[in-house]
Amino acid sequence: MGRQPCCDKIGLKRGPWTIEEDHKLMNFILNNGIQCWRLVPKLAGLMRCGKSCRLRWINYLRPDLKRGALTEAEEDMIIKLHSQLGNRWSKIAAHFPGRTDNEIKNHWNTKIKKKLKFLGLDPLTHKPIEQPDPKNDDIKQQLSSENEEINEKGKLPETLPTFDYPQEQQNIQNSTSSSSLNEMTESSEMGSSEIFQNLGTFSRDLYNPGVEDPFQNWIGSPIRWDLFDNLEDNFL
DNA sequence: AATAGGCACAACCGCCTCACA
DNA sequence: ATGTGAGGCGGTTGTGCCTAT
Repeated sequence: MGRQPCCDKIGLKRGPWTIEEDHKLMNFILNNGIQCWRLVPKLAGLMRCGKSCRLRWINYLRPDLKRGALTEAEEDMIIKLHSQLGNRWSKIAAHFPGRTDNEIKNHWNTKIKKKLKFLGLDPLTHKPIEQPDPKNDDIKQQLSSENEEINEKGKLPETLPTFDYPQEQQNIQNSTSSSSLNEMTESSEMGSSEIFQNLGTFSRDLYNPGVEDPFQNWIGSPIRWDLFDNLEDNFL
């Protein structure tokens, strides 16, 4: 009756994967393919649970993964898809061959979310955060102090806090009625992705000015990428 | 040079769905 | 029809790196 449990969690290793573990998992999958994740760690000689192996393969070892930072076009697409799909990261990731749901989720939580908030947009609804609502005072205050901080560092133009919204968005910003605000927002075709397109490169790297491409860090990682060179051939 | 704080991302946890016995 | 496990998914956390002080 039923099936055996995925793992008993006794004596299983946790935490970051070592290069040796990566090699074991990779070699096993290359030679045997993936039939049952539960059996993978046992057969590959790993003290990990099947779930952990699956995650490691999908998010890090898969040969078809696209390495490096997300491009501007990808970021815009993520915003657009998120406005349609919500937090369905796997669905969103399906539109980006070589990208993982985890990667996109992390990018959203660390970069895009902040940008939307900075623009006065709710990351959940992609609609403007209601201005007169006292509940948002702490958020506004936080955003305001962030703006001041950025300006103090001299990395942004003085006009930054008053973003030049398209006319429809300006009307929304100027409205003091929350109901009319909602009406206008709902009737507007303008979503956060469009706003970003109008933004051009202005907000790009707003929170990362001058930061070098994270891909550089990847290159410097201890993983021997040359081991991946023949992976595709092995799959054929 | 030391250290505190922030950030990015890998990995884990818990829940859900679906397939199987 | 029902119980159970595998796989998948999204939320959250832990940790290492970087930067500022």
